[in-house]
Parts: sequence; C-alpha cells; structure tokens
Amino acid sequence: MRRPAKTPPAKSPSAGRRSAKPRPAVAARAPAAKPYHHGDLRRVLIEAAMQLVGEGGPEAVSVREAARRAGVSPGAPFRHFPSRDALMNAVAEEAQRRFRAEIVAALADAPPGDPLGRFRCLGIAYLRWAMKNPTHFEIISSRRFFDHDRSAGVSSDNAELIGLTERTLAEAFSAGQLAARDLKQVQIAGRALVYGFARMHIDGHLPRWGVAEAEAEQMAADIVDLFIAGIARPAAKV
Amino acid sequence: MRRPAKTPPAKSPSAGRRSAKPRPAVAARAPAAKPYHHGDLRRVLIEAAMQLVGEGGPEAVSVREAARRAGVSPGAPFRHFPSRDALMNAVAEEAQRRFRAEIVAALADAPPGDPLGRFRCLGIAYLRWAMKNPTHFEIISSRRFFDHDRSAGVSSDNAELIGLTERTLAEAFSAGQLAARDLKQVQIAGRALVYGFARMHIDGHLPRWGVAEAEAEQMAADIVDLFIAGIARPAAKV
DNA sequence: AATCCGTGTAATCACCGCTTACATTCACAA
DNA sequence: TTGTGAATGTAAGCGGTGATTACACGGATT
Repeated sequence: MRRPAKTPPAKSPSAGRRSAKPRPAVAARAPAAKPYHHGDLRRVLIEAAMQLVGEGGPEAVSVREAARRAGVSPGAPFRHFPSRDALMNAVAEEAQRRFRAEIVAALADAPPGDPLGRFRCLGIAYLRWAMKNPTHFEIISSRRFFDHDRSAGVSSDNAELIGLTERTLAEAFSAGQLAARDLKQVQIAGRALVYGFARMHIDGHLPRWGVAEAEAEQMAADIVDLFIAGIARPAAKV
Repeated sequence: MRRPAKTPPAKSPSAGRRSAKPRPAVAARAPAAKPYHHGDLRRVLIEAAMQLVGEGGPEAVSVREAARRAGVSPGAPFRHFPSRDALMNAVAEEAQRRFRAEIVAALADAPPGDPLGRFRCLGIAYLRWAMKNPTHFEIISSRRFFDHDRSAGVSSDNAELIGLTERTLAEAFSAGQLAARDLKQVQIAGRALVYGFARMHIDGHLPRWGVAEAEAEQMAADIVDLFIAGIARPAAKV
C-alpha cells in the first residue's frame, strides 16, 4: 500500500541475481566486519533506508524497497530487524548521531568565553542542520521511530544535547548575562522555538521565501537573536 | 499493511447487513441532506476517520476501516473521496475548522483594550486546543494532508488565524506595548514557539510532568508569558 | 571432516489503496 | 404512473506491503 504505481510491471531488477551478485568487493581484501553471505546487510539496509527517507520522507521507506536496493530477497531484512519499525529505529539512531555530531562540532568552534554567544551558536547549528536535512530531522522528531527516553544510544545522544543547552544556559546565568529568572522555562522555550521553526520549515508553514533558502536561514538567525535578546540582561545585549 | 493482526479472521461484522441496514433514522422525518442509499456516507466516513485519528494518529486511518465502521463495502468510500489523501484532507479541514472556532471564541472573551493581553490569550488558546487534541493538531500541522496555501476552505481558516495574530501584534505595537522592532520576526517567532511547544508535547519531547497535564498547561502559559515579556516594552510589562 | 548456527530464499498470508464491472435506488419528468 | 438517467453501493480483483514459515546455503567450531 501507499506506493501503488511506483514500479509498474517492470520485471524484477534482480533477475538472475544469484549468479551475478555484486558482493560489495570484500573478497580477500580484508576480513571486514561481517563477511557472511551478503557482507554487511544490516548496514546496507540502514543506508538504503536513510536514502529512501532523504528521497521521500519516512513514509517512503518500505522494507521491500530497502531489500531491493540491497539486492536481497524481501524476507532477508527480517533477519536483522524484527519489524519495519525496528529498521526505522536504526535509521533514526543514525540520523540522531549525525545531528549530535554536527552540533557538538559547531559548538567546538565557538569562543568559550561567552556562554550566551555559545547558546546562540547552539541554536543556529541546530536550525542549520534541521533545514539542510529536513527528512532526517523529521525522523528524529517523531517519537514513532524511537522513544527518546529509552533506546540506549540515542537517549544518551539526545540527553547530551539537552544537557549541553542546560549547562550553557546555567553558565550564561552565572555570568550575569541573563535577565530571565527561571532557567527551566528558558530552556524549554528555547527548545520549543527552534523545534517549532524547524518543523514549520519541514511542514511548509513558512512563507515561500527565496528558493535559495538563504532567506529562511537568515530568518532562523533573526529568530534566535530575537529570543536571546528577550532573555538577555538589557545591559549585556549583544 | 501496517495493521497486520488487528481484526483476525473475525467474520465480517456486516453479515446480513442488507436486510437490517440501520439507515440513520431519516425516513419521513425530514428531507435531511442526502437521504440516498446510506443516508450520509460522506459525513459518516469523515467522522469515522476522525475517530481513527483520535485513536491511533493519522497512520491508523485506513479507507477500509472507515468503510467497515460505516457499514459499507471497501470500495464505497471511493465514490466520495478519490483517494485516501482526499479523505484525510476532509478530516484535516474539519479539524482545522474546530481549531479556528475555538481560538476565535477564546479571543472573543478577551478584553478588547489590551492588544498584548489578547495576543497572550491567542497563544494560550492555541496551546490548550493543541494539547487537548494532539492527534487532530498533528493532522493540521502536517502538510501531507493538505496544502495550507491551496485547499480553499482551510486556507481561509488558517490565513484568518495568521491575519488575526498579525493584526493583534500590530495593535500592540501601535499601543506602544512592544519593545521589539521587527513585527514579522516577532510574529514568526511567536508562531514557532507555540507550534514547537505543541509538537513537542505531541512528539513526546517534554519531560513527563504530572499525568494530569496540569503541569504541561502551566508550563505552556509560562512559556507564552516568557516570550511576551521578552518582546514587551519594559515599562509595560504585565 | 562433520556439524551447527547464522544468514538468505521461496512461498505464503492478511491487509492495504485503488479500479472496474455490475446492481440498486433515488429523483425527475413525460 | 411509469420510465429513465445519474448517483450510490457491491463484488471481485490487481499490485504492493509487512510479516511468518519452511527450507537451503555456507562460514565457523569442534
């Protein structure tokens, strides 16, 4: 369902697959990770699924299509993922990992002396990634693909990000850069702001600014600055 | 798909339907709208779909299940909706209508003298409805179910809401209640804030506050107040 | 060398969206 | 009153999907 007229009658692209199986060029080169039958189906499936997500969003991912792209039978993926949702979980974890990596990297470039500036940097990096990878961000957002609280690895990724913002905010407060009193409120409001802007961008709720997205990114920065100006101590305004 | 073991073999609940068709009690009472075969299938289908959305989110809606609940054959709905998406569009329009109605009603109760207070009222009403009807809000948000720009009726509903906030904001500015300069930025930031908070609530990104949701609602109000304090002229703070 | 378990295949099931051909029944008019 | 056309619903079926089962293969262990 939900993919009615995609590959019409088109004879199976894997005809005679058995004899001509590509076998990702892992012969006698290196033992690699898992040189079993396929080589590394699990990873290939995740990559295929991520590609599908990038092409048509989460709904465009089907186990069969991922199997097709990996060159295996429709039932093979179920040896690695008990269900489609499990595959999506893996995809979401991978996306979350990349998201976190980029945020942390961006923050590493920020000057350590100005907590509020680092907070701003955090928001900008967040929005930049979300707008550049809308479908992947969509997966991360929706709890349908993993529980942010459970799901070991991802939980720590996400928790680390939240902890990072909390710490940065606390430092800004200690440095006397904040006028706002309740840090928890500020933290949640900040998250809601960037999350909302990112999702508005994804969901098509933003005016159709220039196709170049430069305007959207400018607006993203403006929004973050507006928020920060709102919580900053008047004398310390940037 | 996506509903593997729901109604097991369970014999069709519509056995012998033909003779005992309920016919929504519209015999000689009143001409009603469309007392055709079924009575008013279109509306019944929309209501069934809305119920399904309320039970399991947008993904849980299937044309066949809606038809089942309406007591008609699986193909019948396609006489009224050319596709599943068209049905979802109708559901979304209905949800959007109710959303708009509640917002407007809430604003009608607000004192006309204080634009910024009305703006706050807008945000609170928005969040209250979104948190009380999470799945319906989800449908409204996702552009997959209708283009907010096209889709006649809904477009006006949505545009009206946006226009309302713009006007309220402009009034607040004229009244000297705002410190922020760029009204467009403020408007988008405000929308992003409430949209983000609502979606965080839906997507499970908020701490598990009390089950009573009272805490979430309190936090929602706090967030709105924090934002308003951030854009308000210092002397005019509420 | 024999065995075992992880992996992939083939076949199959129920459910889905959607289409087509056919049956029914209301509405309007001669 | 009686046709007749259009609106509505039914039955059957297509291809696609997630998921399960029985079977085949092959590297790793003994």
